[in-house]
Amino acid sequence: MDDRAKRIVETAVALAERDGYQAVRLRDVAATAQVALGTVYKRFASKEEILIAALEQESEKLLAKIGKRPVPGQNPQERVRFVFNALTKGLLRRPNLAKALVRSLASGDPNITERVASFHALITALIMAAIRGEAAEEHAEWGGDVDARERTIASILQNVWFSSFVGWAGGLHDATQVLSDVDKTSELLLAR
Amino acid sequence: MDDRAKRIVETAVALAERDGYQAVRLRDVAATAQVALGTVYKRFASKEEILIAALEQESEKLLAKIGKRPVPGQNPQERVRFVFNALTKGLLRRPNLAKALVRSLASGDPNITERVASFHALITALIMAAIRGEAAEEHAEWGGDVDARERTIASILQNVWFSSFVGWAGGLHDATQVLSDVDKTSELLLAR
DNA sequence: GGGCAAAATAGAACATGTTTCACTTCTGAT
DNA sequence: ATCAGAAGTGAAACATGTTCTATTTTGCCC
Repeated sequence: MDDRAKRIVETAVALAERDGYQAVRLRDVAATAQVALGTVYKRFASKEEILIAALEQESEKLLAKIGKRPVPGQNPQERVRFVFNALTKGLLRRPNLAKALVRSLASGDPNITERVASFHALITALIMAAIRGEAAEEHAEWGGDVDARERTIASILQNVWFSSFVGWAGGLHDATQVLSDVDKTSELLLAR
Repeated sequence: MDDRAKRIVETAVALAERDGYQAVRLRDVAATAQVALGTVYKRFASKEEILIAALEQESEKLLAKIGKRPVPGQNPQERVRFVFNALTKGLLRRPNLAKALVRSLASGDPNITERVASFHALITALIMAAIRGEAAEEHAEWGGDVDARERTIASILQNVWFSSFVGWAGGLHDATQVLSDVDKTSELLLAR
């Protein structure tokens, strides 16, 4: 990503953080990033793509923060709770940005499918690392040969988290509910 | 819903069915429904609200179709599979409409929160009825006193289904994956 | 330094959701 | 039957995502 692209994404993040999805007006983004509107569209095919790029950037920060060392906790449940807690609290620190990113994730835009998939893969890797008590960064590297049951459980947990997070973003419930949904799920799936 | 409102929703459904969310152009909706654009906005605050009204209408049809008699199946797993199968196949019959509705459901628009919540409540009621082997219509009536564990399981199943369905709508995977995700989940949660 | 292709720019133009307005039609109470 | 207000209408206006164009700037080769 070149310099202009970085400025565009950073500006979009700043605007989303302050006032949410609808405040990411591309004319404003361009002006604030000191770039012409045409340049924005040279780098990104749409507003959604800018926000997905922002999501990737934030994901990298997340992985850098909690992916380096083994997930702390005495057992899978505790470790899973730790990961979802970090993820959710991290997003909640900037709720407007989080809602904007969720909206892009759930938009169904076919042009961003691959990047949505890699976000999902990242979260799955984090959860599997948590279940096993390993560091996620290593984990992200093996492609193959992982326990099918663990993968299924990780995928369920991710789906529950995502769906509940979408519910939070839509005002259906508060953030504690998101964590409690995931907790109850891992209680049922991981209890020894 | 008065006559004009019905025509508007029906038109929106027809357009979404044919060519998806973006084809639901409100000028076209108004023209096709033989109504002025101002009338559309008198009934519905936004495009999202029209689509959510369509979702409600479709939900009612669903409840009418599978809610009257006890869910068939020998055990909770089979019955849950039956309900999700009916729901998913029903939606897949008109994939463009389904994607458009999902998009509205996941849009996070605060003005439709309550209707999104009642859709979720409906699905939860269907699943709980399936777990217990009852007819959903009766079930939808008791407000209180339901088994907490069953409610938790129903909520997990719904979250998994919704999230996976969003994944399908975004092109992440095909529809069989949606059913398989739900199946695996109910296998883990409901196996005797 | 001069010339050239690629990139960037400013700004217009277009599409569509949303709002507003001035006017007409309908409806229900009297 | 009349009339006041509600509802509907057609059209314009506005906001913002997206596209297009003509011009300028930049980076680079000779």
